[in-house]
Amino acid sequence: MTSHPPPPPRATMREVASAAGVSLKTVSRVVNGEPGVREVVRREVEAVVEELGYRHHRGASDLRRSGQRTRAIGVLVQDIANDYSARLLRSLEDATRERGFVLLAASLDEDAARERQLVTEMIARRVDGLVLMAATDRQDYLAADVRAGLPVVFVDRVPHGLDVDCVTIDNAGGTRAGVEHLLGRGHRRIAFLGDLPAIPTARERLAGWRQALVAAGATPDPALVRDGLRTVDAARDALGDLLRLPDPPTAVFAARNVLTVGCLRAVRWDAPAPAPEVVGFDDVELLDLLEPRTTVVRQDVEAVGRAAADLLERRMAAHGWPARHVVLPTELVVR
Amino acid sequence: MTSHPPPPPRATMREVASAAGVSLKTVSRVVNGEPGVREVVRREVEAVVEELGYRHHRGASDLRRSGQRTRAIGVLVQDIANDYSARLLRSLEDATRERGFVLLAASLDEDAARERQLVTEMIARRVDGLVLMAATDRQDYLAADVRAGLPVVFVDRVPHGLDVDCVTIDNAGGTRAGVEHLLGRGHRRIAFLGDLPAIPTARERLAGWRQALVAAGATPDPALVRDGLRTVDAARDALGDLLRLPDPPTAVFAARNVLTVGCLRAVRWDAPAPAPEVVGFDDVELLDLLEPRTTVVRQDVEAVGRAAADLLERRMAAHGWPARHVVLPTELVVR
DNA sequence: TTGAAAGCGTTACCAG
DNA sequence: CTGGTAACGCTTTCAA
Repeated sequence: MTSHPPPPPRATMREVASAAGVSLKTVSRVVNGEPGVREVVRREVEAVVEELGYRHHRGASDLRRSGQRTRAIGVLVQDIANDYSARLLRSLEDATRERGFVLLAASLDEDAARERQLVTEMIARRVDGLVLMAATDRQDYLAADVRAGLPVVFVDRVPHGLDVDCVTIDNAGGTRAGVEHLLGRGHRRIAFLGDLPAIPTARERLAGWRQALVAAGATPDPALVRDGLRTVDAARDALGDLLRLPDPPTAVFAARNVLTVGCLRAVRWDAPAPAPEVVGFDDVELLDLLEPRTTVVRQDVEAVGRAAADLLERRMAAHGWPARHVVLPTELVVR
Repeated sequence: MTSHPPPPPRATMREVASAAGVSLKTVSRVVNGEPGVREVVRREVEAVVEELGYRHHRGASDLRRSGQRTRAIGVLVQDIANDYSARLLRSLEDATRERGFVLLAASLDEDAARERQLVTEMIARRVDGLVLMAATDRQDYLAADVRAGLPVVFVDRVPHGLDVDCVTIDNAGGTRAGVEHLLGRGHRRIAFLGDLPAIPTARERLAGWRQALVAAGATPDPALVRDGLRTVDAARDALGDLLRLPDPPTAVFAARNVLTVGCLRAVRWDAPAPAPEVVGFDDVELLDLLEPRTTVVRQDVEAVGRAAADLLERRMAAHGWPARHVVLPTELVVR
């Protein structure tokens, strides 16, 4: 393989200017659609732009422009490939597209070090705003940047040690509704499968499970709680274990989409005759077609994205107002 | 709501320099971890950096640095929220993360105008490379930029009017395998549900359906082909229609994940007693738990992403070698 | 309507 | 080891 010589560098405004026989500033005017250029000149410049393949350089433009807006938003989610994160990303895209924003997206995988590294990266790139599904316990490391005017919105999880806007859902309430549904169907031994206890959302859902049981006069049995579950297989194994207990649960609450799928796999492949009833947090594609029917606590992901975009844009427009915490309701979808 | 005064602008290297009593260049050295700075001075500068909340400005740095690398990759997919696009994005992220790349992601929604607008946007931001799931018929509009050295890799679809690298899968072959599976089970009237015929991938899958039928001595009936289907509901309606034909199909090949879901909904809710058998292109979560079992043609999305990242990085490293077309195999998952 | 010069925040180059 | 000066590609400012 012969390594060819590198292609010539891109044409700059200066080159377009000299080729068109006008000044740099005139090219800038044409390229930016500013007034004050005769039609003949404009045409000529446009022709040279085309001929030389000139492309506007946003980086240089942003640098010089006052205000220093990059029209880029950093979005750090748990895992881009996960349905929840992907839909959130999409709704943020839709909500910001018209104003010309571009999304810098990355996955954190619940890794605190990775969060700090990527936040630094985003700030170095001077994003106009940051949407964060935090993987860290505390986010005081961001305080100076927030004070310096960086618009930050937390999604899915509340901030700790940091006073910024956030959009969450009613995790405890949603979970209570799900567990109450099971209680109403006569279950008393209801297991709970959860994500890492370090995640506030996971803790809130566990609390909801406990609250519902206590309110119903049932005893939350610690032996029926399995947390720290990250994957479909981990959930499947955990439920399998629970079903082998001497006094196994008759129902399970799965606190996340991935865990619900794991439970259903366990029920299908590993469960003894009277399969436990499953209720999950977050709806999953095709779940409504599956037998036995699985009730879920559904959240409006698109609404979360819209609210986050809205808060972000308000922050970008005006700085200094108190942090707002938006909590969106959940909906029990009984099947 | 009182609009507070804007926060003071971020500290620059110059300010750090004067506060630390050193030159601009020394701060630059410290910030970039370059050698040639006494330990005492380095410590002092680092302290001032911390105190003033200085943050490196990549935009300015990239502008001045030779090579003009932004370490950003533009990824334009069909729909970030779709499982296929989301997983592709994630595998590109994993494959490029170590080298410090960041992903600029956007959805095209099969909209040609949107593709051209976003490509312009990405070039203006001087991405180091572009991954494109094209929505346009032809991409000659990119020729000048490719000649100018922009690394571009097409994924899922081959380029037209443009000689660039691409990663696709064996769409016709995969579809043939799926249809042959149905033929082997005794079906002769096999319907085809496809996406927009403007999408090369969709056309190749349709061709595969035809090839398999012809090879088996069956007649591809145009009345059993429904294309231009974009959504779950469109697929559901289309299959519903087909089943109301005087001589309805006994099986369906659904050429995309979304369409498979639509077919399964139709089968579950709208189909008469002997439900048609469904085979789909692309696997879907939970599909393996659904009754009746649905066979699928599976592709390795992660491998597509890895191959695309690999081609992109080769292009970035050395320019001028002939375009390479990688075609990955599919796998029939019989259920 | 047009253009020359300065400067955005940084790094390259070369002198001390 | 350290620092001045120029320059990256562009927009702003102001003068012509």
